[in-house]
Amino acid sequence: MFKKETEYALRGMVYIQIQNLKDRRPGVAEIAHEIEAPFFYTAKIFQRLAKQGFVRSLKGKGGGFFLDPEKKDLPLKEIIIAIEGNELFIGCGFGLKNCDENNPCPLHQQYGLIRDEINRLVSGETIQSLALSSMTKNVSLGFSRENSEKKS
Amino acid sequence: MFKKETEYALRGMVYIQIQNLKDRRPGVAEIAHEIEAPFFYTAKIFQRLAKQGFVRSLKGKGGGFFLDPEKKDLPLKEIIIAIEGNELFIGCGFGLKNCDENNPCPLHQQYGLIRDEINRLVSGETIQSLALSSMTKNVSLGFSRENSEKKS
DNA sequence: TTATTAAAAGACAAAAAGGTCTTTTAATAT
DNA sequence: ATATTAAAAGACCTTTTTGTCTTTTAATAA
Repeated sequence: MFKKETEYALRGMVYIQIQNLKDRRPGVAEIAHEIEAPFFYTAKIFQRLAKQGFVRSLKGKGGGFFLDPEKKDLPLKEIIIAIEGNELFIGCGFGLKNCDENNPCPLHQQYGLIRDEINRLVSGETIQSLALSSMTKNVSLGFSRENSEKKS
Repeated sequence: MFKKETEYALRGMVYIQIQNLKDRRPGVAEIAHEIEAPFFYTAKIFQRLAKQGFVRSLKGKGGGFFLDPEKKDLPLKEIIIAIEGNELFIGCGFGLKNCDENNPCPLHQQYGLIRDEINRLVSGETIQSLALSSMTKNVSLGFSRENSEKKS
């Protein structure tokens, strides 16, 4: 469904926000390890997210990433669009440029329902909402709980 | 959502079946033109589909593609899986390997609903069902109706 | 049987996605 | 000040996806 980059970005941002809520600022090494993503690739992705203003960072000792308080309640959709564009949210299931009510592809109606559901989900959830529900629900962002317990 | 290759394959197969229902066997040139896909790429894709048995073909004069009568009622899902695997149908929204009820990602429940909808759609429709509904509904597989009318 | 038509086969290439690594910059602690 | 820490910048590489093209094979029509 999403690109790997999007998956890593969302997992990482939720992890950052969970840690921020515990007054911690994780660095790339910690984030990459926790979400099971390649270190250098994670670094690059969060560098981009920082440049776009979705996350903030501090260099040097005690540095790391944290969410701009203004950005933590943005719908996931905003982040996803910034990374991979909005094709998933507006596009045709058959990949047609001019697919609409007047000129539908064979899947138009039914695919529309799915697209609506996707839009509803990513518009209704935010990094903050996922971080909060994750903290009460013991949720996984990388290793399975069994694995992360073994590794910790 | 789907890869370009999948989109071209589905559009092309629906077009082929519509033509088959009119006792025609379109060739690559016609298919590629009608679904607005690159000629050589379309050729390669249908070559693969023929090798996998999803379509059949005849060489030489009067040749072209047609659907194996046994295959025209296969769910779209089978074709999609043959082209791009089943990650979309079984995978986690956050891209986790071990995401399940016992070890959910933060989006597990809600993404599950979307994945179920996708599965329902591609399991319930077939090339034949789309071809039949397309013929009564004046549906588009490439150019918008305006464009294809201009071009014809 | 020869010319023509059209798919099959497969080499090649461009672009996008995914990933790695080194060097530079900035912050902090000593 | 300087040593240390950690992100920023950016070069580089690999794989996958998308797309192009030439040559070969097979079918049909004349």
